[in-house]
Amino acid sequence: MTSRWRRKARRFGITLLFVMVGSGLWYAQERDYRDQLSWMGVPEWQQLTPTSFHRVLRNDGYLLGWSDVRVNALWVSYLLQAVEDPRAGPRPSFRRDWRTLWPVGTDSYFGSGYDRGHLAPNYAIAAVHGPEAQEQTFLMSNMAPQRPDLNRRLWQRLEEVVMDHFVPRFGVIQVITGPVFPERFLDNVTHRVGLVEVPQAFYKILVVPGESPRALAFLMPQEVSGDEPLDDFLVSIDAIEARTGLDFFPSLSVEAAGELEAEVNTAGWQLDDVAGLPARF
DNA sequence: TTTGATGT
Repeated sequence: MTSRWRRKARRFGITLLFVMVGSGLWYAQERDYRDQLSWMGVPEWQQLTPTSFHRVLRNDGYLLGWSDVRVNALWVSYLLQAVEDPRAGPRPSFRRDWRTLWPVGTDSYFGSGYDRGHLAPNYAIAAVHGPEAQEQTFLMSNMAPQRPDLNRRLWQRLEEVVMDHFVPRFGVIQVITGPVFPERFLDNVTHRVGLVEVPQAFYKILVVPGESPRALAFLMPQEVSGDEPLDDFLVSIDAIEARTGLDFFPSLSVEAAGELEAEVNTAGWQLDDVAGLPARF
């Protein structure tokens, strides 16, 4: 080998080493961030299909799994802790998120009959994680087309109960929430607001972390009156996994996952006290 | 004590 080739090989080797060390450090740091923002790992796809594939966008206060096929978040994940004086600043403006690549503008839902519904909620994120995180809940990547009666009434009641009742009672709640789409992608492929596919329903999973964690999960369709009792919409986590193709809490052992995810277990949540509280708007 | 968003 000539010395010129040796030099080239050495330069390539050094570059490769830098790339490996660099990406290793990036990965370790990214995993660290994700661990801080999620209990038992971020959701993963059960099988690699175009409709369950997503990439993780990291925000202050919450993580988001973005699907370029649905042009939707498939999940958002955030931790809520009890705070002494929960308070949110004024509502920021909606903002374009350039990381989505797809052009989803703040006016993309205009005249569609659908609200820009938050997945990671404004109030709870603001109260727990502060003003920067609050602003980031207004990124269009965190929105899904939601019928007004769901967004402003039933869903609002659920979010209020989480922040005002469950978080103070249990201290910490891990929340995973997201949209649900029809089983067959082709059935819904043109059902869109702009480029954004319109979900059929929305899920919200609540977990109290700990030695023996407890979980509660809801699945709410678009068409509701808004005054229904919240416990009409209880489902198991397994049911949501079946509908979404996602695997929630992948770091849980098989036995622990079975106990937590297979059945609806409302013990300890005192749902009767809160299921019928009225909507704010 | 305002935590939901639209359209004028």
